[in-house]
Amino acid sequence: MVTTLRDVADAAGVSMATVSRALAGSSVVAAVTRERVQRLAQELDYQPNRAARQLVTGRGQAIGLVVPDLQNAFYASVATGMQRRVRDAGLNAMIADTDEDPERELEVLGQLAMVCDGAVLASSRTSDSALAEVAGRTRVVLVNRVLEGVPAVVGDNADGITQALRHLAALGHTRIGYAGGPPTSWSDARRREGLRAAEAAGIASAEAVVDLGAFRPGSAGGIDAADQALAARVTAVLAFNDQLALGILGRLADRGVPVPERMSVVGFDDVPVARLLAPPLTTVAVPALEMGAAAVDLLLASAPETRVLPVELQVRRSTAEPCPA
Amino acid sequence: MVTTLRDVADAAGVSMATVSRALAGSSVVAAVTRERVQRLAQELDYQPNRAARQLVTGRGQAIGLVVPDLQNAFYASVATGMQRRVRDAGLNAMIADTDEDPERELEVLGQLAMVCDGAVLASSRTSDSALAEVAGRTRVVLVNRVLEGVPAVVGDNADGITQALRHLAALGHTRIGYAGGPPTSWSDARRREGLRAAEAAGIASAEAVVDLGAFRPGSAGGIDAADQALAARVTAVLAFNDQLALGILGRLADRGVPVPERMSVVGFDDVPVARLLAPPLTTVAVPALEMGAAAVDLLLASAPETRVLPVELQVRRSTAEPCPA
DNA sequence: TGCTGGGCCACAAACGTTTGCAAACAATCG
DNA sequence: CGATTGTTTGCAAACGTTTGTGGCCCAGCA
Repeated sequence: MVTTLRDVADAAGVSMATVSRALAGSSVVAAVTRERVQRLAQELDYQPNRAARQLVTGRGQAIGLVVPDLQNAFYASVATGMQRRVRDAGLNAMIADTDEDPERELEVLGQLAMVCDGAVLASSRTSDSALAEVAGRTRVVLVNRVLEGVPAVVGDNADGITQALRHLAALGHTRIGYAGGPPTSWSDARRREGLRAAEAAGIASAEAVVDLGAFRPGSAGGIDAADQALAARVTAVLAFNDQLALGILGRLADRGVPVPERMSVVGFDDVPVARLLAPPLTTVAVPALEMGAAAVDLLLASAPETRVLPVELQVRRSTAEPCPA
Repeated sequence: MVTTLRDVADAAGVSMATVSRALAGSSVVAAVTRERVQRLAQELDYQPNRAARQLVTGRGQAIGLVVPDLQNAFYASVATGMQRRVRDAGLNAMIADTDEDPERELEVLGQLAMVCDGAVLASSRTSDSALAEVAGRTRVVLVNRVLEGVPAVVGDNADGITQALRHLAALGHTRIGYAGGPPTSWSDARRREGLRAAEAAGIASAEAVVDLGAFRPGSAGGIDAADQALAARVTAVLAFNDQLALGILGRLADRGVPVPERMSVVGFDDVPVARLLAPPLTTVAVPALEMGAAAVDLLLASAPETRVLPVELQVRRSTAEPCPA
């Protein structure tokens, strides 16, 4: 059987209370006893039963992560960053995937909440009200979304858009398509705002950016997006995220449209494969690993702060001057 | 506060024992009582405390997954497949990433084991003996590795290699490089065996395949692999996995080597991006989602079976006849 | 009426911790 | 030497469930 606190206590000839305190490093127990107990615990390979501990303390020694789709490398990175930090804190990470289904979001969050001390919710798609409600019940930090009173870590969406637009404008593009993400995506809304702000600031000439619509997440949406871009006769397309950009690139290649000669493409996120594509994708780098780690920090510190991380355009070879034709 | 079993019991005017049994659907409690209790539990929004339940039953209502690297889309897919099945079973999934560190593997597994009813271990890198030891202590199913007495689900590595080699040979390649994965990888060992078996079976002419070496996981290893392939003057390279193939493709593009004209590349796994690359990658499709799901099935059924899933070469455009030059 | 037996339910123990409180002991001081 | 303080330890309750065991009640039968 597995060794329990009682076993260690018996072996050490002290009470379970003393063992508990000794292992917690409490200074109230004599140093000599503490060390003896710790050594014994080591020898017996004692592992505290987390269920029992959680039952009495209420803390679960684990924190959860909810992402819409692990297949999206961006979320995989957030997960990795989060998980590293969680491990460093001596806790466990529970990762759940909602399959892009907003319904499931609250459901899995509820499941996790019972086992976890807190959860980080990435790219939440549920309504503000529902979100506020669960945030009131369980400790939550948001990634890629802000909501009054809930800690969050986000990338600087507007700045990313500005950088991308400035780059495209500098190349001479005057008709730029924006391929949007899910309508309920907070990030998408922010990026659209950034688009309008950039236009207003004169970064791109007025009327320069055309809305290509909202596309399904996953690279499949890229097929539609690419077709829309072609139909709209834009010379550049700015994609909601890299996954979509990937799909666009693929579709463009299928239709024989050379990138960047006849169409410039810029993504958002800078997932690891972006630089391995042909052509390597120009994209706005979002520090996904840092975001995951920062979210954990906020959760552990219970700081109701919203931290915005800088993003930076990576100019690669999927963008060029528009073809004069 | 959160409603507990006692609250429901008080509300229903019965004992906690009856409530517990009623909610479990036990036929020993009268139908009318059972329904009343269930209705009341619903109204009070009763959620059983999993920690308490686990403490007494020993079962944790969760199953774990250990992967070397979530950033590798293959593992992300395994995770997704696993997670879906776990959710369908009404359980939670805990996913842990070892960062490719074999040391951490047992460590995180130990952590998970305390909270989970079982774990699926993907691409385990630890020694047979250590693995057998933990398998004896906690319920484990392996993915991409087989070990006597431990249930497992694997892809048909040898067949995949055979298909790839046959394809390359049919195209006329007579000098094919194999870019290997981590030396402790069970899959890599199996694929190398497949290579030798295929040679022996005369699928590729003898001496046709040259060992390019073992490369670091992650696409960074692809740089070395591509350089080795070029140095070895092979006309085609078969990569341990798609991640490596991606890196190879990237490096080849950087060095101005056209694919597939001067170098054919074939991967293994068929990660989602493979078909979006330029050129789309010829690769051996491994049913990662199914593998994740199957692993959960095996775990839940506690069937000591080892299930081998078929793989299938996807011929795309990264392979062609060797350049006559 | 008295017994038996089945149907339904309650009692209470157990799971492995943490932690408030009190006890034991030693040391210091008056 | 007694009282007081301070240090170290043990006792026991509590966390919220599940489940074995036993009790109660009522129906049916002799």
